[in-house]
Amino acid sequence: MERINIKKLAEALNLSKSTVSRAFRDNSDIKPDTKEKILAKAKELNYEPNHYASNLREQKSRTIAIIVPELANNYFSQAIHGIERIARQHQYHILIYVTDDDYQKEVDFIRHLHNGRADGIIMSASGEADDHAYLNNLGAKRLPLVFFDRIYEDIEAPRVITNDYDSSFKATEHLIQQGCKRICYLVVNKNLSIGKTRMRGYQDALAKYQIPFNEKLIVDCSNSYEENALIIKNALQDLKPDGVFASVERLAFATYYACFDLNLRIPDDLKVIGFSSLEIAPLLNPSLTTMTQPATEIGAQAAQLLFNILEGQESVETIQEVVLKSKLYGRKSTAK
Amino acid sequence: MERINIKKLAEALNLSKSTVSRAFRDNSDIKPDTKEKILAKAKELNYEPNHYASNLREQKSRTIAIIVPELANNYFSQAIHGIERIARQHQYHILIYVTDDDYQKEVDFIRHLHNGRADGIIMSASGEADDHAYLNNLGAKRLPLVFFDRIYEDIEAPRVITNDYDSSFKATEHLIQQGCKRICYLVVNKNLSIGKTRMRGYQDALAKYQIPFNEKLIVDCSNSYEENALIIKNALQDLKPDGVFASVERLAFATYYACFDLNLRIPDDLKVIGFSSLEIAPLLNPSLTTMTQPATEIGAQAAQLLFNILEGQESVETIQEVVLKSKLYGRKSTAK
DNA sequence: ATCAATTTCTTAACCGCTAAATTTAATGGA
DNA sequence: TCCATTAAATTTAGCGGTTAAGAAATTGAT
Repeated sequence: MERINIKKLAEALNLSKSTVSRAFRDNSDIKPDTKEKILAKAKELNYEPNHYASNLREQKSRTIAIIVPELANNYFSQAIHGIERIARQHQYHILIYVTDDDYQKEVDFIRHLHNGRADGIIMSASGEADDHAYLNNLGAKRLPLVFFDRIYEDIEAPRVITNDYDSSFKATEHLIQQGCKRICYLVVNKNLSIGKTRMRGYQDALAKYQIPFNEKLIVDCSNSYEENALIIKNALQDLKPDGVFASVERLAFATYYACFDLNLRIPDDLKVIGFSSLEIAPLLNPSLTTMTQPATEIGAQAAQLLFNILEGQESVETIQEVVLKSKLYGRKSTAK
Repeated sequence: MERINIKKLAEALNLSKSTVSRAFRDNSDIKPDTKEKILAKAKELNYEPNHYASNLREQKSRTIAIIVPELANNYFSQAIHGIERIARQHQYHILIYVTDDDYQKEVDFIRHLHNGRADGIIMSASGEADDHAYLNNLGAKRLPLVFFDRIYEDIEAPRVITNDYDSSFKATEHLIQQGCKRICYLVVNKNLSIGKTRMRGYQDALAKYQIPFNEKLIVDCSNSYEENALIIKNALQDLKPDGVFASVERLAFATYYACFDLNLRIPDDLKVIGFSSLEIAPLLNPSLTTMTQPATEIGAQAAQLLFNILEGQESVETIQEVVLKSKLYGRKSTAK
């Protein structure tokens, strides 16, 4: 069976292509009568306008791209879920790109996306905090871009983040109030802006309570499960902390595993708090105290900002920053 | 700044469009010398061939669509991760569609996708087990489709599943061997093929141990957290089971919550096992015995099957069924 | 130097759809 | 009935690429 297209449909109806085209769009130059006939016949023949053809013609794709460092991850899958919801409302499609925390992949993806495939990009960055000339080099051609969670400070683009500084401050303060004096800060990459911001919160909270800052207690982890297990085990043994603040969810899990191995009791020997958006934190052993990020909402907001630009309600010049608050849920892992 | 296109690039180089086009494809009709010059200039001017134009011309999109019932879910995000890995190797892009378990949305998505936007579909079905004429109605035009996890028996398409029957049988047997006599089977939708298959395994295992099957112990749950909490609490109180077999991950979590509320001790008062792909099952309180599905691998395999078709290595006629085994991990939630 | 063979490039048609410009048909007032 | 208006349809020219067919340039054997 041959593929149906507008020409064939037009012939079947004894009409011209453009009349048929009008039936599928909000165009007044068509008799309601004929419009109905066309739509009926289209359904019968299973016709749908070819998106590539019309997008080529209209110069837009009704598609947004999402770039994330990883996918099999609570936070990002919830955020994507939020984006998806909003995109669906606007009848947009979403493309997913995963960088595996590889900056070069991110650069390639973005470069590639500037070929018409997408109208805009929502991204949580993979690169480190400094020089991202590649983005600005795209100049006026640059697609509308919205950051969420992991941002580049040097790029002018709307962004949706959590109150990372305050949250870290409070998380650290919480550990202190629960009696901790030697608090490890676990971070995946010290140079990511988000790691930096969160670390400042940690440091300032220590300062407030006159706890001297100890560089050694900053533990730089990796992206590999196995490596992290080792790194954290070593840290717990060598540094003998009485509290751990995990700047990302999976480092909290790794800490739990390490404690099992080392026979450390949480919260008696070690108290643990972590940024997280895990819904089953209360089910952990012991239940995990979390600084919970509104992941779905963050995604939804990011999408909203992008659509504000795409649908022209917002000047691209206005760089918005939306801050959604994380919330502390005290549970057993930090009990006194 | 104007958008660059092939024509402008050609003019800048004093060449024709077609020569420039050749530089970007594996075409011998071009002098290596000129090809280099063209690519250099292209990089300088930030030119990339417009995908919509070339896809329109070539009648393929190098894009696959993934349709899943939900996104913020361990299993599906891992599966998508697996698909993404393979798709990237083949230089394909992926579109994501979420049905929220709404069959009508699935129908709409699939219908819409038959307009050139995607070359193939990987889907975990949202509909129930019987009549899916809509798919066959697309006739020869139907895009290559591969199912994973939740399939439609009546649709001829390659599929990647786990050994659901055996796994359920073994999971149930495990509970029996650990001393359970009244085992609840929790299912989200009795009519989904996957729910049915898993239930047969449950029933047959009971039969093997001469435990009479009791219809009441089949507890049909919903998709809402709140409703499930209630349904399961009621079931635990009314039916007084000594074991629970959750056919999907989140029902195991719901059971944990219900037990907290009812002050039931796992595993002493109630043993729990669940299908799951949760990596932190050992961290739960108590650690959860799981029938673990190789979610990432399932996704990767599904993608592989699709590419076999798309890249013509496989006759579309050969309907393959790939079965990847789930594995039982005994943990404290089913300890004697 | 000549000409056939080969290499390299250009011309032109087309992919399927949209919209401006234009033609044809319908409507209504004098 | 005639003509000006308005409504509804068609013609045509792209959108930005690809490629078959043909033209021009290069190569090499005699």
